[in-house]
Amino acid sequence: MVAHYLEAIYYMWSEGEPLRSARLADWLEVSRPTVTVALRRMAGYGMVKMNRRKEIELTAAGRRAAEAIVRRHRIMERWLTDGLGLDWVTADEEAARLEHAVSEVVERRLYEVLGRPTTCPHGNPIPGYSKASPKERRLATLQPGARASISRVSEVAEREAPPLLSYLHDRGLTPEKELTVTEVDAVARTIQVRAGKRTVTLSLDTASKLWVVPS
Amino acid sequence: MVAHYLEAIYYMWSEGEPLRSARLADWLEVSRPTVTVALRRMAGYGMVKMNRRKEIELTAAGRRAAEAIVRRHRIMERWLTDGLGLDWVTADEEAARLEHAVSEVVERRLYEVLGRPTTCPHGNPIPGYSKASPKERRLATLQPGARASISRVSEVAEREAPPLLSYLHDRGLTPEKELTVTEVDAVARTIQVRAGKRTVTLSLDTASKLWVVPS
DNA sequence: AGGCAAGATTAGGTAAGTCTAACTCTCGCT
DNA sequence: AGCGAGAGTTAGACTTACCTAATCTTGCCT
Repeated sequence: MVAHYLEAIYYMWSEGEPLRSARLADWLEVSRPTVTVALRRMAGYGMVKMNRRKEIELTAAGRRAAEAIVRRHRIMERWLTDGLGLDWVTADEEAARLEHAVSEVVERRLYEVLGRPTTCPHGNPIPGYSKASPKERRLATLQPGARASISRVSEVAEREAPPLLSYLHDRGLTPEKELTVTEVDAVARTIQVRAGKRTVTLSLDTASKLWVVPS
Repeated sequence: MVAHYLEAIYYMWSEGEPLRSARLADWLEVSRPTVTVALRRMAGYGMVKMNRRKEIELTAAGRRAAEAIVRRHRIMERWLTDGLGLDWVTADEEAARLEHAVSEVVERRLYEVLGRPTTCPHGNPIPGYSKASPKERRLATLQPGARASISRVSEVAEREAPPLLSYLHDRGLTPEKELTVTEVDAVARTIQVRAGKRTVTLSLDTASKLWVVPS
């Protein structure tokens, strides 16, 4: 499904890494030949193009289509959590199916009824209604003593480790939360932060999935 | 798609007519060989069976699956009209897509949040939560002078003539409404009813899509 | 410069779901 | 009894979306 591929490309592209088709195959849990064929088809539809280094790029039309899907995903997530009271993990799973069934009409009405939210429950911006702050950086890059507020949990985290979402949620590491880096262990590759009364230790790997705005 | 076929079979079966595959092809706007092949596949899955007169019947498993889809359709319709303020026709179209993306978890939560509705906006019962009244009959069968209250607009009407939904809605012919039959013209095959201050003339054909409970 | 590993593609296969064209089957009439 | 209409099926083809196995390409490291 074209929409599926566009969405994955959008998420991976948001991370800023160069996008090769093998990565896309891993993300979508599909064989590499399948991706090759799909990309050829999508290139025919004018949704993507590939540069000579075989890196995948969205065309303007492709970006627009991808944004529409991600926007619907994030608006649905808001509804599922705020309106229906589902937890983060379930909401993400459900939204992944619903996003493809939601039309522009429903998207617009729901957006209004929800009070024009600007981000999904994990803080990721809803395309068209807000953008990530340029001051944002990965928690893993902070030094001991640094203070910052959590801005969002990367979409990559949800894909790679769904339990991480509930882990963070349960420990109060939610968007807007203020935290202080108390310790960075370069050998064990961990980082310790204090948020409110709680102290949590994360691997640097995990901490690179958390975006913060220094304060 | 199996779900699509099950849903259509459920609706047509609800009308009480014997169900042949040519009718199903008409309903789904698909060729007859396509239906033959699909039914064979579905019989393999144990969802339907055919008697020697080639009439289609749902198995217990098929009925359960069909009811789940119809239930989701009608709950979504309620949300789309009551929650988002969409009109009947749009809500039906949107629900037709959403019903396949809704899981049991979301269905349950939404049902609670909506206050446990028993019918869709057109009055059709939500499987598992209510049943059509046994006293119900088609408006076309009433005699002049008869009084009744509208119970529901058949699902067949939505399929065959979507404009009929808005027509009825605009004229106040909505579920619960009381009406009196003022005239039946057997030659022109029309029926005239008064609902509140308004008088509306319908063809008998149309009137057979409206179910009422005599009072 | 050579070679290996990772990435990409080709080749060939499966399954669902659709089509048209051409056939057969089965009733209900006359 | 026979015929025709409508219903249903067979045959053969197409598209999308996936797979495995095998091959080709490329970039980097010694």
